[in-house]
Amino acid sequence: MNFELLHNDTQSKARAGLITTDHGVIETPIFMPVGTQGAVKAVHMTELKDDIGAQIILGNTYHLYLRPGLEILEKAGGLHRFNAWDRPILTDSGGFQVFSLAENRKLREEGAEFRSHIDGSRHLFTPEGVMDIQRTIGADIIMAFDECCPGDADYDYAKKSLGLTERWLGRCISRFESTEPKYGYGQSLFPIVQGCVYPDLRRRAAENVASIGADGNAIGGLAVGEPTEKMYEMIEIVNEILPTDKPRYLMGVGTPANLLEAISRGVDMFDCIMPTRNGRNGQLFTAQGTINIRNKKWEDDFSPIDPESTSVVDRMHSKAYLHHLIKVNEILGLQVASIHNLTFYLQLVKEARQHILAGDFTSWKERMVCQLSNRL
RNA sequence: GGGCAGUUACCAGAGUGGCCAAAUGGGGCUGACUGUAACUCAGCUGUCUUUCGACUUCGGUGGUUCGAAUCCAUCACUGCCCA
Repeated sequence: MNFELLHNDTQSKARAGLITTDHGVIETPIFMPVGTQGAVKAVHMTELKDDIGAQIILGNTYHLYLRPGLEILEKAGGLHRFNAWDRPILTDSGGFQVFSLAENRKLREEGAEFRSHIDGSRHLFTPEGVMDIQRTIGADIIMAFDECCPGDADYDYAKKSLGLTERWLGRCISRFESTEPKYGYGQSLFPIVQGCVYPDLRRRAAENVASIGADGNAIGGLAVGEPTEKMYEMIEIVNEILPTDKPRYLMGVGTPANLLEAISRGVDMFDCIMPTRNGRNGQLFTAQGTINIRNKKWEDDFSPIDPESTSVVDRMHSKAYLHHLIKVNEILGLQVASIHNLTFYLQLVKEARQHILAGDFTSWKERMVCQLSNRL
């Protein structure tokens, strides 16, 4: 994997770049749709490629390990061949499940013991095991196994948690370096900066991560309950330290405004379930603000879902029709809402990139952030 | 014509003397959702009030009772069965 920095904004830390992988190039800044179980919920690969313009999608180690399981993934020849997505894939390590499934896991030095959310069976995730699983899944970018610390953790907990994440990172790197990709294309390991909302912990974590010299670096443990301003502050602190010549990935973030603010602070890559989940629950993101398409006021609004969108479905279908689909619980409603939101996210980062390259990113960003907070 | 069963909030439907403005579903309205245990979850859904609370309701009318959605009489309507 290679990262080429094309342009640095002069008024902010925003950058435009190009990541090259064996499965193709990724123009940064980029948003990566989440396909936890090897599929972006309610969206087909052809729509992701042709309509939405997704350049890379995510998968999840924890979910794919449970189902379909490693044997099937290996027989399939890796996730790309299994799900027929021939562009880059990034897999999360299961670190977020350490956080989100906290009631079903026990943390130890060795690793995290999970109880499957499916059948309650016990599984031990270790840094070494998680590297092996991600080799078998075969993602282009794989993530270190970390503890995603809650946003409201106290300093002592955050410090201990960071210690564990750092020791686990060392073990991830050892295992990663002593193993080979399985399917004939390269894989890159991204370490993750933790440290909760504490500047000294974030600095220490960023310095440790920076010293590794990985192909790219991630910032985790944000947008997990802390105030948004804290998140921005942490991004600024961490990006002062992370190398400029490698992509920076802010994990699990966020709202459209979050993306623009993080881009202006030097972040290159994002993923978030928000466009898909919120879309399925009736929230649409547009450049003018958010829409709750379930609201009665859209019942007889026959204007296009989003006349400014590049997506076919947005111009083809009216708000009234999508309102109807969502109200009557038609599967097509989930599809259209998901496609709309993902198209908006991809279009947003694409425009951000164009404005960075054109040199007017900051003024555009300010204007956009203002609009995006509207509720329509 | 005769017999039986029924009529409760937007719909379905529980409740058969006080703890009932009335269970539960559905529908409706609103909100939440940030590395996906999520086509999920939460609140509201008689009227007035921010809350406390007050008021009007359980087919109609008239009774019994300290007190009625609940008991009695009667009328209306609906369904099923027999002619």
